[in-house]
Amino acid sequence: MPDSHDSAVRRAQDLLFFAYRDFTNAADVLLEELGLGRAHHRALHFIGRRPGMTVTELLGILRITKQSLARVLGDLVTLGHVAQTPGGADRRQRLLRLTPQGAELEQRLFDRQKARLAPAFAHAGPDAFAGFEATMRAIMDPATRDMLDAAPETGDRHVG
Amino acid sequence: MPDSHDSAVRRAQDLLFFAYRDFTNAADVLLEELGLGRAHHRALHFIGRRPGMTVTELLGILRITKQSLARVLGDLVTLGHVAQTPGGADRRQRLLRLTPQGAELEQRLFDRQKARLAPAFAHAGPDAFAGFEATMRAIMDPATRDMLDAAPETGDRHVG
DNA sequence: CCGATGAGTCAATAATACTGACCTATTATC
DNA sequence: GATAATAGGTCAGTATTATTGACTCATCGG
Repeated sequence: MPDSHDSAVRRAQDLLFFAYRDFTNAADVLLEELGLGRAHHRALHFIGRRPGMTVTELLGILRITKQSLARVLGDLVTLGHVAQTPGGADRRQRLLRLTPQGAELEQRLFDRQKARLAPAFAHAGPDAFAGFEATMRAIMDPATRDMLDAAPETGDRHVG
Repeated sequence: MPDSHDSAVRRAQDLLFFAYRDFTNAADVLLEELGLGRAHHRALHFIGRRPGMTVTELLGILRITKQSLARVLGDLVTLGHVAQTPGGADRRQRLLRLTPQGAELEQRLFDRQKARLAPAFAHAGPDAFAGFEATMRAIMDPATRDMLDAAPETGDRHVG
C-alpha cells in the first residue's frame, strides 16, 4: 500500500542512481588510461582525505574484505602512489599516505570530478547544496555520520 | 592549486560515496536471502518504474552491455518476476513488465530502502529535499536529466 | 530486395569481490 | 614470561558483474 512518501522515495532512488552513475563516470576515462579501476580511485581518495589512516580504518570505510583491498593497495604501493609507514604508538599498524606522485594522481582524478560537481553546485546554489548535504547525511547510517564528523578532515595531503 | 570550491567538492565526494553505500546496502540482506544481486534489483526497479520499456532502453539506463543484462534478465524471467511481450508497433521489441510476483518482490525491496529514506527526508525537511533534488539533477549528465524528465514516471503502460 | 535495428546467444576474459584458512609481528593481559 | 588478541599480510578457490567480439534471427523501413 503506497503512502504519501512513496513518490519521493521512488524519485530519490532514481536521483541517487543516476547522479552517482554519472559522477563516478567522470573519472573513468583517466582511470582507464592508467590501467586502474574505481577501487583504486576510492582508496586514493580516502587515503588522501585522512593521511595516516590504518588499513583497518580503510577496510571499514570501503566495506570490503582484506583480500579485496590487498590487490588494490598492492597495486598502488607498487606503482609508488601510496606509502606505508609503521605506526608510532602501535608498530603493527601500517599508516597509509599518498606519495607526492600519488597526491598528484589523486588531484588529477579529483579535477575530473570537480569539473562536474563545481558547476552543478554553482548552478543549484548554496541553499540547495545545504539541503543536499543535510539529506545525504540523513540517508547514511548513524555510525557513518558519526565517523564523518569525527574525521580530522585534514586537507593537507601533499606528504612525502 | 585549490580554489574555494575544492572543499565543497571533496565534501560532496564523501557524501555521495557514503550515502550511496548505505542506501544500496539497505536492500542487500533481502536480496541475499533470495539469491539475487544488486543488478537484479536495479533491473526490477527500472522495469517497475517504466513498464513496457524496451531492452535497449534498459541497457541505456543501466549502462551495461547486452551480455551483462542477459544474465540478469534471464534470471528474472526464469523466476517469473519479469514478463516480455512483443511490441505492438514494432514486433522485434520485447517490452518488459513486472509480473504480479515481480511487483511484489520489487515492493519488498522498495520497503527496505523506504525505511531508510523516508525518515531521512522527514528529518531533513522539504526544503532540504528540494535542494537535494536540484543538486542531484545538476550533477547528472544533461542527457540523463532530459531522459528523466521525459520519463512517464509511473503508470501502467501495458503495451502489446 | 536490402540495409539497419532489436534482441538473443556464444566464447573468452577482466575487475572486483567473496570465504576460509593460515602466518608473522606486535600489543595487551594474566 | 606465557598467552591471548590484534594489525596486517597471504594463499587457494570461487562468485558476481562486467567486458569485447562475433554471430544468428526476426522485423522494420526505404
